[in-house]
Amino acid sequence: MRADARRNYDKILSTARIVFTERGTDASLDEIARRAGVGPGTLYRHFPTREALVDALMQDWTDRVSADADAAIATDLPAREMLSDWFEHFIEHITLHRGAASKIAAAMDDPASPMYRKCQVMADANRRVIDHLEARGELRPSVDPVNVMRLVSGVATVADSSCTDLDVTPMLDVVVDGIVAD
Amino acid sequence: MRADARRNYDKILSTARIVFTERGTDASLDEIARRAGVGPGTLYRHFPTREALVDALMQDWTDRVSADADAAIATDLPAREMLSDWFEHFIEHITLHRGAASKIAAAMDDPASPMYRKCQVMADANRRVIDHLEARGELRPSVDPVNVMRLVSGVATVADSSCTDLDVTPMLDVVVDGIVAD
DNA sequence: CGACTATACGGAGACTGTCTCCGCTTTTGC
DNA sequence: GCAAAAGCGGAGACAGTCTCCGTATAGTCG
Repeated sequence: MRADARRNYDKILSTARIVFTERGTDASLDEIARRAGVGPGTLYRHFPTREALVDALMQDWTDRVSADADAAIATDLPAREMLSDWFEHFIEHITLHRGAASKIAAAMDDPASPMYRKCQVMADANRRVIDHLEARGELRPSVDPVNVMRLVSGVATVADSSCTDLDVTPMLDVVVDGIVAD
Repeated sequence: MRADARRNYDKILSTARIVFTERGTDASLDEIARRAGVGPGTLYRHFPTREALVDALMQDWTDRVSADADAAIATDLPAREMLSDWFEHFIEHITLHRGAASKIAAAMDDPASPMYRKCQVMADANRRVIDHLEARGELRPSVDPVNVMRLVSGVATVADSSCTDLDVTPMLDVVVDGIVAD
């Protein structure tokens, strides 16, 4: 990749991070291009679709989410606490940009989405937590990690799309109660 | 209201029902106007926003959802079965048009939304089911109906936005396990 | 029935956002 | 330096939203 291309790529990405935070993931792509000081053509060459751009921004998240999962496991807390911690961290990350949570929830079951791979990484992180607790015998029989992932993404989506600053804890409590052993 | 206005209003509504079913709730409003045989101005006079149009279509649903709740209560089934039935029916209704579930989830906590009232009716229906089971002592202590509603809407949103035809049952099972008494 | 008025219609067009195409510029390798 | 390759950017086609206002029509009253 040519040096100027690399520069523009990075500039677009850092601008997108700002604009998506300000206006959510539905912000105008032309505006991002303008504020990054490049033409729309340049933006679309680097990121053919909005999803591709969101996907590129997600790289940071997936790393952090993965780390959070391992950190949660390392705490060695009881199942309830560990899950609550993990779920809350996960939601915090995927709602960083308004509208991102629903895109992630949709991409999770869509292998054609550019975000699919990243979703897999996050799903893996979740699986590690679930498997760990399963091994400790603290979960109900036949808890499906993928399913849990979908459910928690749903909670994130609701919280994200609500105009009020919704507390996710009560919803997560229900989910946690639904998967830990009695 | 003038007779021709009434005619157009109804025509727009029935056309919207078709187009929203075909293309989801993001379909072009001008297309709905065109297919209804009216000018865009006429559509926007009757329904100033997309939400207002979706809201008008929702009238049928709220009635049916309300009836479903009462029907579920009348079955007198055990808590798990009753809740599963009710949740599945509810989701079936609010995912009638692609994109509707997320709009409803968002409107649920937004008194400014034109759909807010309808959401209240559905939330009331849910509250009746929960309260009934609570009275029978089959639920965990302090189950919040509003919270349950949000959670189930989240499940609906995930199912609706997934490109695959996702089965909601496993997710609902977790929710049900999370609210019924051990 | 004909005239009058309030009501409603509809479509042109302003505006915004998406996305492409292609003539021009910059970088890179030699 | 020079040529080729790589990349730029902005004009503009296209689609959707929404408004404004000249025109048409339903309802009303003498």
